Amino acid sequence: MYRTHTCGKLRITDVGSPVTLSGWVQRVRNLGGMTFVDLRDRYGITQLVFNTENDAGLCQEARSLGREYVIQVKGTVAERSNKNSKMATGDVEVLVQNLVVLNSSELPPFTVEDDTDGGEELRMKYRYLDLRRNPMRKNLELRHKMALELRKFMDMQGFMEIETPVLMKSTPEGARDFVVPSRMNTGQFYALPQSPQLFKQLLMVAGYDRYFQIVKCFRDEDLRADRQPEFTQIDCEMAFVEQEDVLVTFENMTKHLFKSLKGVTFEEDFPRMSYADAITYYGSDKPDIRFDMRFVELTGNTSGKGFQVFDEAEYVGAICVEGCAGYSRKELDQLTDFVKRPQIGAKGMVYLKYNLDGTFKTSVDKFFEKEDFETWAKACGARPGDLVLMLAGAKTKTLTALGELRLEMGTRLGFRDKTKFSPLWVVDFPLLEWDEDSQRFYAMHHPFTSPKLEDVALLETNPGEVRANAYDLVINGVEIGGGSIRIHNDELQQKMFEVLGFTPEEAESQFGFLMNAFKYGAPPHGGVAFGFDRWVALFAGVDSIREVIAFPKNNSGRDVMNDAPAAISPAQLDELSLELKKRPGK
RNA sequence: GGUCUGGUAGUUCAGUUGGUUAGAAUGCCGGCCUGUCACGCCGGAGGUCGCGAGUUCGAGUCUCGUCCAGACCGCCA
Repeated sequence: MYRTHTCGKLRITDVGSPVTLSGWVQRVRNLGGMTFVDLRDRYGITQLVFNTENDAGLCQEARSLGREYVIQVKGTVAERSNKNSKMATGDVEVLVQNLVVLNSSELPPFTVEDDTDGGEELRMKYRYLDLRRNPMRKNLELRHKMALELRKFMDMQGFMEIETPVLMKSTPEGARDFVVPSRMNTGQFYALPQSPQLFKQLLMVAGYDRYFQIVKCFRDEDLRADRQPEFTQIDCEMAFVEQEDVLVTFENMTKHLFKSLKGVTFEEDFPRMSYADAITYYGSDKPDIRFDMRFVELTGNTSGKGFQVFDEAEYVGAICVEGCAGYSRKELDQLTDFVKRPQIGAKGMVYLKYNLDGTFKTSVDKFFEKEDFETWAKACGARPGDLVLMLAGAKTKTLTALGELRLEMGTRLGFRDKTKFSPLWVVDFPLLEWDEDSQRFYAMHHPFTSPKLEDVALLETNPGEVRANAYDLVINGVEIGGGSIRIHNDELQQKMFEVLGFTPEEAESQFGFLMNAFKYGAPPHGGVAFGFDRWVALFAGVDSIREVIAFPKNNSGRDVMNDAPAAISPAQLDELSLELKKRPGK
């Protein structure tokens, strides 16, 4: 038997018991006459004691142990004379009588400690060592428990988890597909699913009116801190529901996860905000409402005074930053630089300091009068001591830039507290999005999203104005999930394809199987999908989803541990009847 | 595809207007130490300054290219 207890188990009540422990050597402290060894496994750390008075030879052996050696010890639990209140096992130690080195270890390239000295790259290359660290272990435990609580809740609500294929058919809409060549069907390819969207709708047709799945999805697009090429979704669909039913069901699910994993309860319903309002007041379809700082439009109050930037602007907007009138020139310059970064792209920033003595200091003093400043301040609800920041320009771009500035100010002022959670439903998304490059509409969500009944007529006249029965769950400015009520009517679906510029033949070849299924009694249905990795990251309080994925890909989509992706052999290519245009460089 | 940041000891980093033998901390190795728990003290080893060109009497430092890593934009729910 390798162990009678784990390394996190022993307590003062075990004193006197003979025990066997196995684990990794965290650290050896050699004090000359005696040697302490911290023995670690995923349950905790237990201190081992070796004493020359008891067994000089054994003590000598203990001194030669290196970091991360795997050892097994037999000994007796004893009460410590110096207790360590910082450790769960800190009241006891094991007096070792027998030591076996199960495996030695090379010196690890970084310290396997909570506060590791390892950089990102090394941690990824030696991920199995990184995963030994408590922070990573806790993240994966959280992930496991979230999945468990989720399944418990969904089961209680009558949802069935059903697996859908990973090898499926490529579809042109949405993200780029990962494709898999088929050996048996020469020249043909499977695609990995971007989501099980079509299958879950088919399950609705099949009568499985409450489906969910914790499922891997794949998108061949560039990565971000919150985007991996393969990621996990909580995919859900319900039949015989309206938008309200879906929102209520998954708000309850969200509350259950918050309560069971974070101990957070929400007394009130989650607030809801239309997409239009989100853009107007926060410049984003995923506003962080942990703090307010809404936009105020000043377009009508800023022109005609000879300040060209404002005169020519389609939109002039402001945020009021409370208590920041004392900002220095340097701080304001920093903010100006921030909004002028190419990623944000504002041309400049105008500030208005509403000083405590009631006077104004602005960057446009020579163009405007005190009365103008008073008007602006009043519109923004600014009081003495506040700072008003203004951006101007093309409407869409300026709103986005002002949204970034708002988030930056929220961060600077400490409003974006990771321990505070502000969920929000964003509703009434537009159905379609105009794409300048290809001069056509794209489905904002996907082509099966239903338009609002009252907007259907607009499909003919003004498709861009049509609102969808689509919704997102946003928490702390992170898009946690989104979904829609689907089209279940063949005629409306055809209309939708038409608006999207599909010929009937294209629609038939891409989605014919779904259209066909809809002819056999498709119930009204809708659903939602949540980004599981993002959600775990949010709960774990980490900024990158890599921290909650055991073996993630790096910035360039590579697994730096096993060096995937890699070239395949000519024989493999041959079997697939594939020929490369050019050989990879390495 | 683009913008930005970084690459120096095993690791995390510092390195001044370009100037002698490139430093610190930590880790590692050796010695001492019987109550440590980030043990302590003494000593030691450890460097192709990512790679390649260029400028220069002289490059870790400046220029160009390239590779790698990270953040973001485009892209992507």
